[in-house]
Amino acid sequence: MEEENRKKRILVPEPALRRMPSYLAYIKLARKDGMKYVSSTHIARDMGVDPTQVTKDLSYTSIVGKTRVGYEVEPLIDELENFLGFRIMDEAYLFGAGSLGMALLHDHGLKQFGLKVVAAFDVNPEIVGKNFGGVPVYHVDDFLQFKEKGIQIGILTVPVEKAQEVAHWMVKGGIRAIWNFTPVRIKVEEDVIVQNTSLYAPLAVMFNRLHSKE
Amino acid sequence: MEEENRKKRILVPEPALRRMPSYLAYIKLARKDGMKYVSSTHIARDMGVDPTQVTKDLSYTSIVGKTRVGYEVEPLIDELENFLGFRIMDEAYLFGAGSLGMALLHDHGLKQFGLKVVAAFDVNPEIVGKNFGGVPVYHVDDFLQFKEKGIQIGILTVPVEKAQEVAHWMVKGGIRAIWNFTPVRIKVEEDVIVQNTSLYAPLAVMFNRLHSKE
DNA sequence: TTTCAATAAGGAATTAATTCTTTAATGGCG
DNA sequence: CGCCATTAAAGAATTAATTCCTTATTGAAA
Repeated sequence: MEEENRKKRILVPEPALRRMPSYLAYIKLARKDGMKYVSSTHIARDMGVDPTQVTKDLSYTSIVGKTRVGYEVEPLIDELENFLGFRIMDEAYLFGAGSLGMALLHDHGLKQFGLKVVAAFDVNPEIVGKNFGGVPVYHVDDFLQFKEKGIQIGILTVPVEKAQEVAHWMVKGGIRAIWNFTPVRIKVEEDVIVQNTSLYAPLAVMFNRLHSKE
Repeated sequence: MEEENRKKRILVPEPALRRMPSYLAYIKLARKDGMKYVSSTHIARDMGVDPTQVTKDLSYTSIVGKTRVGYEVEPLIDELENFLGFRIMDEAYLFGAGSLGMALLHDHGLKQFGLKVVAAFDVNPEIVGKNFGGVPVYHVDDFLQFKEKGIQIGILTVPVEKAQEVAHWMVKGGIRAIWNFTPVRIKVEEDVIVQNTSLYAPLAVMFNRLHSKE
């Protein structure tokens, strides 16, 4: 019990979690090349990062490496995918089927990472009632009727001026985790998980680095 | 000269840069509501962040606030957009017109943030030679002929197993900044700017937070 | 069998980022 | 006119993240 509580409170650092999918991608490439073991040293050298960072990041999972050998590739992939939640398929609703939302609807990459969009909601009469990439689009006003389905994850891709309002209704309708693609920092109940992913934030960093070189 | 060098070396922290677009979004909404001034206190309260963090982040720009009043909305938007590089339109090439690449090709949001995709490169004979969203798709093998155009920014949306190789050719062809959407940490010359934006990394964080609540 | 080099892993030290504290300024109100 | 509340901004303290250091292990080579 004590132990559990501690685990709950001491979360895996977000930077570490964000790096793990890139390790996974690397290790899968190694598997393709027929490698049976990978060491943090090699991962780090090839990826241009610090080797102890790789070790530390992997130590948050239940993986144990072998001294002088490294990590066994197959179990490492299994454990990483399980740990990151890519193996269990979570279902999600998408809110706002504009250009970005539509792109996510058609992107089959999501399924490989454990997320399946089962329905979309929008207000545009031209798309409501239709199917896109096998996903039906309903009117936002009908969303609350879907509450019993028990879907926990919502993808927010509405225009900025609607973000806060829609987020509010998402939570009302039972959503417990919001993948927020708008640049708006939405305010929701404390126990709702919000993951902000502004597509354009990395652009700001890139421009700054590029321009500060002259 | 001394001064300039110091500015070059002491970079604006990446977390700060990544937050700025969200401030910009907030302030633009405030302008829509007819506000003439915004204070860090209000921004922070509405966005659920720390007020001194807002002040500190904004202090990296050349903006100065007024005591007891806050920041003037119009100049703040101007300065932020300039500072973040959203006002000057940079041109870019896109490498890999799969589902994600295609989505970026059709996304008109990019232009609002100062990035214009002027050509795409792929190997798929079904799309090479065609136009998508007004952007012509060429064969990757022809890319080196475009070197004289002087385009500095490349968007990398190829499959993981091609990422490193394509990145290498991008640099050969004059690309100085790579917006990398693959989970692969590509290795390039030190002076090439790489901005990693794996669409699925935030998913790992979201799943972890969601699952560690039970 | 012995030595050597490569490794994981834990903890210490360092560095980066965030939050807290203090100061000075100033518009609005009594 | 004088006080009060609100604010920006600079610097200090704290916290989080990364990198460095040490130890123990072990496969491979001598």
